[in-house]
Amino acid sequence: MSDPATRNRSRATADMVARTANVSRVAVSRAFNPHASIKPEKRDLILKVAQELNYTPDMAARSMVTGRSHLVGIIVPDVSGPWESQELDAMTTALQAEGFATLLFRTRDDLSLDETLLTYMKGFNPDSVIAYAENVRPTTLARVLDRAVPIYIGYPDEEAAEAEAAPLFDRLDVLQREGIEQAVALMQGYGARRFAFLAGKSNSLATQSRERMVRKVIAERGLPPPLRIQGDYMYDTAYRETLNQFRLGEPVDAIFAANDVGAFGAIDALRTELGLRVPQDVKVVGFDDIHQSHWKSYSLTTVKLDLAERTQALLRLILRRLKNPTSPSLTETVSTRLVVRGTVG
Amino acid sequence: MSDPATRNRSRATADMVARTANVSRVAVSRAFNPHASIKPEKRDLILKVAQELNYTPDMAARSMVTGRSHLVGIIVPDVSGPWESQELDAMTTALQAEGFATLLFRTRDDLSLDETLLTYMKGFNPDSVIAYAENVRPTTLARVLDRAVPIYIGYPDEEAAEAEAAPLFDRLDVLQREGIEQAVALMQGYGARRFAFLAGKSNSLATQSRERMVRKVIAERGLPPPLRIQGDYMYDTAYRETLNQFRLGEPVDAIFAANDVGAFGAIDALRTELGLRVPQDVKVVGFDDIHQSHWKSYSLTTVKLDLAERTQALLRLILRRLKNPTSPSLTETVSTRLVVRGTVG
DNA sequence: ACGATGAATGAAAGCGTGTTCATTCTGAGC
DNA sequence: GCTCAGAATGAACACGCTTTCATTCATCGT
Repeated sequence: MSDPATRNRSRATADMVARTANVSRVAVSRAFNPHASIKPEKRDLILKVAQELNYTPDMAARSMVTGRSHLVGIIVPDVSGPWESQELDAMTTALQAEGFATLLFRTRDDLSLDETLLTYMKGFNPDSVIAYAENVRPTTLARVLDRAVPIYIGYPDEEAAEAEAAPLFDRLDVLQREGIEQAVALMQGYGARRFAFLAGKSNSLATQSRERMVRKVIAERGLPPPLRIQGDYMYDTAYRETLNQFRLGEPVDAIFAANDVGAFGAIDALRTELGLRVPQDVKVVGFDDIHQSHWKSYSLTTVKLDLAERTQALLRLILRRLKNPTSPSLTETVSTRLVVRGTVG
Repeated sequence: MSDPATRNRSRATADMVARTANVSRVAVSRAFNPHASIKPEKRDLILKVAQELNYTPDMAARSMVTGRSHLVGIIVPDVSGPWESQELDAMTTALQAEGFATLLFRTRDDLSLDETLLTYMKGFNPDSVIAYAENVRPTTLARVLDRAVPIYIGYPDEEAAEAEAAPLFDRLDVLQREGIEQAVALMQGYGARRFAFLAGKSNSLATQSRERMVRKVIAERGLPPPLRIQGDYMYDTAYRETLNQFRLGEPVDAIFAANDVGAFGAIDALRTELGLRVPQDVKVVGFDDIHQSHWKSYSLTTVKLDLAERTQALLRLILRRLKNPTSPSLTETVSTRLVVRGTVG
């Protein structure tokens, strides 16, 4: 219909549709608003003309008057990470189904979130913001984003500073205890006594929370406190540091990794370079249950964060907050559980 | 400074800043526009007041008058896929550095791109759109997005329909031949004679393009035409279908996978279930060179798509097009090359 | 057949910005 | 001390849309 030559360079506006269809511009607006009162035949005519003219309401203009941008900001430390991308995928799919578009931002590799970025994002007026405790201090989040839209993914066992800030936003709290208890119990049941915790980036709140809980559970079961291998969530570092631990430090018979990818690095170091067998010589457990964890080369036993459960909880928070902007802060809680595969016994 | 109680529910506007700083609203606008002419001390005052009031220019309003949304739409078939997420990560990082925000959309699992989605995205007025040949027919793309913003990631050896549509947008063309030639040569050099091509989703243009080139190169080298294993880019399917090929069909001594993840599935099937050795019994090559490909359990020899190269090329296209909206369609070309690891010889 | 009720309609206002454009201010040059 | 160019300033407009609000139209019960 529209060959490149005659093709209009600029978008069609409601005015053009109105003029073409011989209706008022207001009618066009109503035709696109499901709740507006307009004669059905008229709406059909308008929608038909709109389609011919390839017209779509301008979200920017619409956003200005309605106050709804239909944008949800998501701040992620590393989009390419399996866990992050898998959660991003689930959230984007769910948001899209609800009519939202995902506005994606990436933080720096050191996890620090530039305040400028937060301010910049605010300029887009997102209807909601999903931020990880990893990246941003709650006080900063509260100061910059003055609307009560952010959702903070945190951990209820955090220290005071965070607990105090809790009422400032809606939260998704992750209960780590259950999955960790199951994991430690299983490993101990198969004879593990000397544990190591393979940490993520040291300033990551997630890894800190997990480590505290792992230590607590191990202590509760009367086992010696775990050694510590400093990782950064990445495969290469986990591989190297595991090697160091066994060659230069004290070997262990169980490794609890702060994330699955780190566990893969540890497993490969043990098998490939150290000639040790997993699980016979060393038991390994990870955290997240990413798609890759069931790959046959690893078949990782891991503490699962249920993606569907998290996504639904986040969506509930967003929709409830949007429906009632002034309600006090909401909290959803998700649990964790162990998925048993082949790296323990 | 702003405790939750007194905190303003609505965002600060340029008007508020102007009144607080005792300047005109126009001055506020100029203070935030680097090229505007305004007395430096005045600008500093305004920026200071703006920061105190936590003011940021509203991108929606700004977008309406400037015609620049600072949004780049990216349409991805599966955000959670390693390759997709790694490219998304690189692009988002690069775009962010240039002042753009990523507007992320996901297509359905069958790769089909709903036209409604394209129309919806258009409503956000993205300054540019990055779409994969996988998802959208060029004619559809041209019809819906009437501004010359989309960038089409395609393959120059496609059939007429696509070539004809080429002048409609800027393109990033991927030259598959070089990497594929190197791969086939290497495998043949190590004694491979009977090839199988492990395909991706059958309606994926990438897998079709790769398969055509693989067949061509194999024929050129005087080898028998490759068998075909139908996959869908996923690990599980590759695993299962490789098993079927060896148990029910004819075994081969070399597998060329359409993507790395598929190669992993094939490798695991060969080693775990069939008791075959890689590379001694069967040689395997993948496509993409994702981070996971150098993991020791796989150490995959693969045809690399250079992420940095692609990202820079895409960015060049976007910036050039934005600088000159009416210029004829641009094309960037990226090559491929083999990364040799341990799955061939 | 007639008022009453509700649905359908269009004019006008407003959302928060950037950008003319005409005007005023500043300071250099002689 | 005066002229003149260039910088700095603010009033008004435009961007594309939704939403009041007052008005007209259709429908129904009696």
